[in-house]
Amino acid sequence: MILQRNSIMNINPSVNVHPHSHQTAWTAPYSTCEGFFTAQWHDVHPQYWNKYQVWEWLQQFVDTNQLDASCISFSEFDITGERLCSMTLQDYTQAAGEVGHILYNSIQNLKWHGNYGNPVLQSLNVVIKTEQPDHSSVTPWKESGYLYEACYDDVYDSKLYCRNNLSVTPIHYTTSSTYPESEVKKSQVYPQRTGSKKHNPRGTHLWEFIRDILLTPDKNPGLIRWEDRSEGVFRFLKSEAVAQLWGKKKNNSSMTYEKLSRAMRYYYKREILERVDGRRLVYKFGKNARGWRENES
DNA sequence: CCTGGGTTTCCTGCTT
DNA sequence: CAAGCAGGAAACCCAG
Repeated sequence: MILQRNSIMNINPSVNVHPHSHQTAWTAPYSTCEGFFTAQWHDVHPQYWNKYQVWEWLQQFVDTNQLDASCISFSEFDITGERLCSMTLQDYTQAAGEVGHILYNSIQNLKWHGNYGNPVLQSLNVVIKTEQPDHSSVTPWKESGYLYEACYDDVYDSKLYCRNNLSVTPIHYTTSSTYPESEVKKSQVYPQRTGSKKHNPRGTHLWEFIRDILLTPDKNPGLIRWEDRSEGVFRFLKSEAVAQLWGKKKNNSSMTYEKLSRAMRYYYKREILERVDGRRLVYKFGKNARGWRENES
């Protein structure tokens, strides 16, 4: 059983690593989504990233550091890796404000010290850790009720960076919710933790993955669409394509919408999603989902 | 090694 | 009939 699973899930590295290879099983059915099914950004030198890999890297950066998606204008990074590598620090700060120089250092680190083919996303954090000024005088966000955090150590400074400049609105959970309770515990543990262990190494959670597709329309080739933006209602247009994209992210080629939707249904109980009765492929963000509102920052 | 969170996989039954 | 939806149950994976 395990062997079978592994044999299915492991994608041949020789297919993925080559920067110009698009001969994966993902390419053919969704040719309109060029770049969506190629090697992941951390497998390839940034110089050879396509636009999607640049987007992946950015998304990973935002997710890993739990930044608000509005911190960075994704449209400013609708570029290839070649262009990304040639951008100056000024270009980065122009495109991403205060976060720009962290991104710049991250990409410099990847350019010169990247470990391609290794899924460990160290460069995202190492640079941040070494490049930050002293924030000892700054009030930590955790004390202001900002509870939903998946990464608490290395990237702490970058979060401060973003939030100090964007005045993020904290979210407040009810005591009945089990999900935030665990996050509270993590927050309380944070001051004791100084190590470099990463939380959520598999990347974003499913709902965040969905949210980020919705938030980057220029990278969303008709996969999911807002039905009611202000209410957080959205609909899957290409359910199987989204499932495959999710599977791609999790290195699981057997992902289907049926399985993805089961995971989505688990979110109802945690109030990350709310049921939308009678409408197929339609979901609604719940009160424990954050980062999807237009003016949430 | 153990545990818990977050899925992933499979399944049965129901609905559109 | 096909495609989705609802959840239960169990397995899996991984960080702590």
